[in-house]
Amino acid sequence: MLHKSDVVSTIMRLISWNVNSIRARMENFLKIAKEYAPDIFLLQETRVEDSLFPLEYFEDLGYNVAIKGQKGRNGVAICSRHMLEEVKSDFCEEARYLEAFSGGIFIASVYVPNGQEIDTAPYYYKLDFLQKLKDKFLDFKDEIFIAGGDFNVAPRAEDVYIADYKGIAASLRERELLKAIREAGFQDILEDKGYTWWDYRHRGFLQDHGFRLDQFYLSEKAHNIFNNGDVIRSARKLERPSDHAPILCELGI
DNA sequence: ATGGCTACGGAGCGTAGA
Repeated sequence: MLHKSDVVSTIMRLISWNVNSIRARMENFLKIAKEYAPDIFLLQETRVEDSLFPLEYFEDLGYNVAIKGQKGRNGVAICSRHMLEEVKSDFCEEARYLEAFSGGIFIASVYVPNGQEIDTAPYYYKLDFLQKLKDKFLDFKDEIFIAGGDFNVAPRAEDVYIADYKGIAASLRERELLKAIREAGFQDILEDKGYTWWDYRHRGFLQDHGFRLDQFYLSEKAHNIFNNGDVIRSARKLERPSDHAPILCELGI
């Protein structure tokens, strides 16, 4: 067991990943877990009810797991090598948000609704979700807090492969709400790391036709110890990939 | 390329994803 006095510095590594079905992605998940061995995984779109979640794989890898799933769609999880405390999932009814305290930091796994089409009911649900999410993050403003997930919004024009695209995930109202989260003091650390999602259709990945939909938002205290971050594009090249790449965040503790 | 893929549920093809 390492003690803080034994080492000059320690790295805490987090990966957030929209897996698009944890059961369909188990083989890829094990590869990423082995290659990167993160302390914490934040997962989205596990697409499985809790009783069918493949817990044993995670426990074999030494992770404690908190899940909020539902049948067939949505579903979020937090996996940590540290104890999971203060687990809460009551932010919304659907399985789209899970928070915990683990390894000395607060973390949240977030799966923002897709919104389907601008000015539809699902779109307004998405806008409402993003609005409420900022208020939720503000509860952690003075903590070491990291929210990772699929925010389903490309924050800026350069986060979409089509320069003038203004459709779903890139509309002004969606972008303004994400901007409000940044302006509330939560930094989007992977702005210059490229796309995180490529459509299965039209062979989007081969042409690098992507969107940057997955993000980490760090409170000021988290950003002060932020060390390094990236998009793990190689995961999109595996057999039977998720349409999202995992994203990585490292803290120097 | 508003059909073109992938996964789900449930046993056909409709729904969702973004």
